[in-house]
Amino acid sequence: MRLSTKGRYGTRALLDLALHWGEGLVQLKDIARRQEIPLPYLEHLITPFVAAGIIKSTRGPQGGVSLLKHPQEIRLSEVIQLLEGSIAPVECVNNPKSYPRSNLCVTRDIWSEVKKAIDGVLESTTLQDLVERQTRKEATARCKVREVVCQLRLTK
Amino acid sequence: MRLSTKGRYGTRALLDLALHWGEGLVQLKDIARRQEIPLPYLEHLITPFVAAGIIKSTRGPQGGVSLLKHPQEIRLSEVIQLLEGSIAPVECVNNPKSYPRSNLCVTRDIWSEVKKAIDGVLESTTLQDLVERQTRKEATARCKVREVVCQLRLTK
DNA sequence: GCTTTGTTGATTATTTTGGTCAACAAAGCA
DNA sequence: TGCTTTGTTGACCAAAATAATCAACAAAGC
Repeated sequence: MRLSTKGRYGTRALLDLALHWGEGLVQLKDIARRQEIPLPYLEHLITPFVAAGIIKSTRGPQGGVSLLKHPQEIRLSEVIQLLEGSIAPVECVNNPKSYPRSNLCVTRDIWSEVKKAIDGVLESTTLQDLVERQTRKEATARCKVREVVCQLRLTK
Repeated sequence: MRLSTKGRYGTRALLDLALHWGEGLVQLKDIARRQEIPLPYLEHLITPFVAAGIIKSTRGPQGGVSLLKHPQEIRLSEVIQLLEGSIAPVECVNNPKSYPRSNLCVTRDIWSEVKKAIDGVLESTTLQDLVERQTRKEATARCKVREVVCQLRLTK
């Protein structure tokens, strides 16, 4: 049940773009550097988002990519779907007709429930949610003076 | 996020054993035939359950395997754990210390929530639950006479 | 001791993963 | 115009995981 690097890298790349929302174009090489993703690999990760109209790209000097939709409008379910395809744990959950015994198969029902549980989390989380969490985490780590235990330890 | 055949076959094999609970030993070749699992492969799938004390095995003529615990006592989470290891979508969710930046990583938090959602389903489902669902499904398919639409079509 | 069953470890083919590389296309600037 | 900078595309490849298979072995029962 592991997510491949495609899913992990891709999500980080989209989060990086969301963090730069409103700042114009962001270059792939900068995303690659910040998120520690090989640039030639990142290029392939971006493709499906451009095709899906979620990312706009511009070539040439000072070119780059940026989100076409507000981070609030981009659900994680959509991101993972584009990167990894369906998150269904088994194929027959996507395509019941391909599996003639599916109407008697109880294990299939369970995998279907697992899929719904995963969907529940991914559907209800947007890139904007991630941005806000990140901002909150960074604020906490910045060591507020009046706190007894200095949070700066976190940045070590 | 796909389950491998290990997880699917193994779950079916355990369900098969649960369906024969109380009937003594079941031979691997019968499980293999009913569940359409290659016998030499099934042998390897059974091993971890024997090691974990969930299955008892006896060699020799009329030997076979059987559950050591009541199907009610065997959770799907345990089954999948033994077959596939942790269901965490990313490694850093299992082992936060291995990933020094985890306390700032918001994507990790989301994968952790996904893991919890999956766990929720698998922890709350036992083999006995699957047995009961199966029984109920078969009863429905057996075409109750007073029903207008004959459910026998399902068995085609 | 022979047969039937499960156990174990080695081996293998195929597929998926995780990239890399090179040729290309468009945009901007001298 | 031609050069540089960026993204695009498709071919390619190595490594790892998957999904088995096979053979030698061990125990149990007749």
